[in-house]
Amino acid sequence: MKSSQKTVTLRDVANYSGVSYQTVSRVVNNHANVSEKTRRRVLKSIEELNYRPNRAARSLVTSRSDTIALISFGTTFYGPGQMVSNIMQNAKKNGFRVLPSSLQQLGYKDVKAAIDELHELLIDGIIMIAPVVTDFMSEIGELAGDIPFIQIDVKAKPGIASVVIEQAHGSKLAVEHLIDLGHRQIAEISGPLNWYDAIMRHQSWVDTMEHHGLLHQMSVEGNWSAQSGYEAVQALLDGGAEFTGLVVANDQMALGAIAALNERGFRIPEDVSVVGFDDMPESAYFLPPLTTVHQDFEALGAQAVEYLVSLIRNPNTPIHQRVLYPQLIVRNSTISIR
Amino acid sequence: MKSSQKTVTLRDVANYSGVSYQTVSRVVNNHANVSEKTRRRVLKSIEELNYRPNRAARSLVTSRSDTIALISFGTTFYGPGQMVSNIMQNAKKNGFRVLPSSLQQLGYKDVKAAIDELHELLIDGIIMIAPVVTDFMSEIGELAGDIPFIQIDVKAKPGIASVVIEQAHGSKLAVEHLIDLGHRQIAEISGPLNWYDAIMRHQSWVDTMEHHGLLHQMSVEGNWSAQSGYEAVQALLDGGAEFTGLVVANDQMALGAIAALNERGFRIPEDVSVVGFDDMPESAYFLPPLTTVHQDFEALGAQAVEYLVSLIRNPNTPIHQRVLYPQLIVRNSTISIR
DNA sequence: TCGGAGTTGTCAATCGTTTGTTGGTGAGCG
DNA sequence: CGCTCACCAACAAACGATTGACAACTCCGA
Repeated sequence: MKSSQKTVTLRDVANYSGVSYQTVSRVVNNHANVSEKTRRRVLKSIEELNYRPNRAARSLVTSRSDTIALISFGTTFYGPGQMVSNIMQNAKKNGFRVLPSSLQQLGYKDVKAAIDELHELLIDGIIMIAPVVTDFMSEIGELAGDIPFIQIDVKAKPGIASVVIEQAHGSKLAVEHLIDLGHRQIAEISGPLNWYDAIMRHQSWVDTMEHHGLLHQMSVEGNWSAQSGYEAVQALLDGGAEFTGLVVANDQMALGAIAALNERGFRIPEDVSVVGFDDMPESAYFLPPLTTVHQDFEALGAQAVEYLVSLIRNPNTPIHQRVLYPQLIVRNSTISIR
Repeated sequence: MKSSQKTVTLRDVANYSGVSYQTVSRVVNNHANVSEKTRRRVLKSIEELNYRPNRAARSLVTSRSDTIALISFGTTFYGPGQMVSNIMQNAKKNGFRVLPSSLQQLGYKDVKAAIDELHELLIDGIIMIAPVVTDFMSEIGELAGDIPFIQIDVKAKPGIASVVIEQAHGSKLAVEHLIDLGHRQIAEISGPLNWYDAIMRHQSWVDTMEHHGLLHQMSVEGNWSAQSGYEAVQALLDGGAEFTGLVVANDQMALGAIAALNERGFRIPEDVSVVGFDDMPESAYFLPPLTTVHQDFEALGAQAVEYLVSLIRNPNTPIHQRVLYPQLIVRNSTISIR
């Protein structure tokens, strides 16, 4: 079976099966008005000639690409990484390819360059994961122009379609869990405070503590990495902080925090109860297994894609926000001190 | 600044700047024989009209797409995930987009469908991460046809370009480290034995043990997850295995293994020395910090892209294998028992 | 003033599709 | 038996670029 290297086109299939090339096109695109007999014959020819439609030619005339773009940032972290992979899967199910463009910087220029490229490629829709605070959020929607556009993981703004997980709620669950267990001195390791998630979790810690009449001085900022969690605990202890409860803005920092606490002679959970955030699969095997806040990234991905697709297929789908709620998973890193 | 929604074409730019559209094309594609003055004028017009070349039209005539495809499998694991992200970065540096197609299954049909699609898209090159043993590896090169193609992370086969990390060497480092520390009873938790990496690490454990005249009965197969590491240790202990050293085929399983060992009353490293594989950033914050084998995924990604790009630009670049070597990182999960 | 090099313009073909309109065939009905 | 209509297939015009051949113009120095 030596397949000729020359590319097979619609016309070749047409000649081979004795119909016009328009008819072949109709068959390929599942148009009506083609008799079953002809259809079968054409399909057979396609098979035999190993015909592959040229997507560039199709895109050229339709101005579509069956592709959605995923502009992302910080995908090496667990959360964003999960979002990416779930979005890919769901897009595929919906018949779209995904073209990721991962930004190293989150400046206006970078975003503009990325979106310009997407225009050139006739991208059908854009999902943007921009978890970091910027001052040009509103301009982004403008850059996208007529390309359907949704944001993920960003404080919902009116006028921009988005799917988010309610971070404040998750943080509240974590803090109140500790309070319920009798803790009064609760420290926090926050994420980098230019990330929306980090800000909201932090603020919610503050609010919840206040609401229960507790002090909220003991907070250190990390950068999501295990190492920064480790260092944050050092900083807390060196600063003289005394606490029996510790909420940490993600599981990886919690891992580092626990390592540091151990090193300083604190037992978990007897001396300090620790709550994480994310519920990575590994967290159940920390020492001790980590109490944490579970985020449903699968649902997030599914919702994002579903929403975007409906925006693509029906441009006057109403713009709104979809909000998902996280859930507390209690394991052994927290204990009652009543 | 109300930008007209109509698409701006080469001709529009030509009219606007008072030159012919060929000249504009020459400018856009950096052709010679365009005076500096004209070039500048055209570039200015492009800027002002916000002209964006239509990639589909360009691809149609050039049969190129400036895009390389990344066929992958199992990207939720640390290793493959790292490869993907490093490849993306390096591709970008080389002026290529990356189109990932993540397979859920690794059957012939799935791979064929994926590669067919890539032909349709006029992809310039393919990098394939297929870490699982299949019986149709040789056919894959055939499927790719004239598209430059390289494999990663696969036992090097003559005739197929590839970039790999020498797994056997890594495993040998791990085992001999334990032997050097005086361990004689060394158990193993392997990866799933239909993965090349897993097979090679396992075989190397067997070989190294044999080479030192040691028994190699104590081995359990995991599936890369922390949970499976946890269960593997249970299985070992329940099976009556007695060991002072444990090599684990990746860090996540090592985490689970350590959790299980703790539960059963074994102290790490006093009672059991544990060595992992991968050197994830978190591993330094395990309890205790994990001795493990570092793989340089960054170099892997860079090499893969560089090699593929040279294959694209110069089709008679010789086909060969590039082999990278892992490195042992000693931390506190291993100790001498002499 | 002429020749030649360097630029720019004209003309045309081509890439492989999609899609609205038109022409042709056969069946159904009166 | 003839007309209408439904259905099918063919015609033709885009879509927006690249690329080559060649003509025309400018500008310079000889």
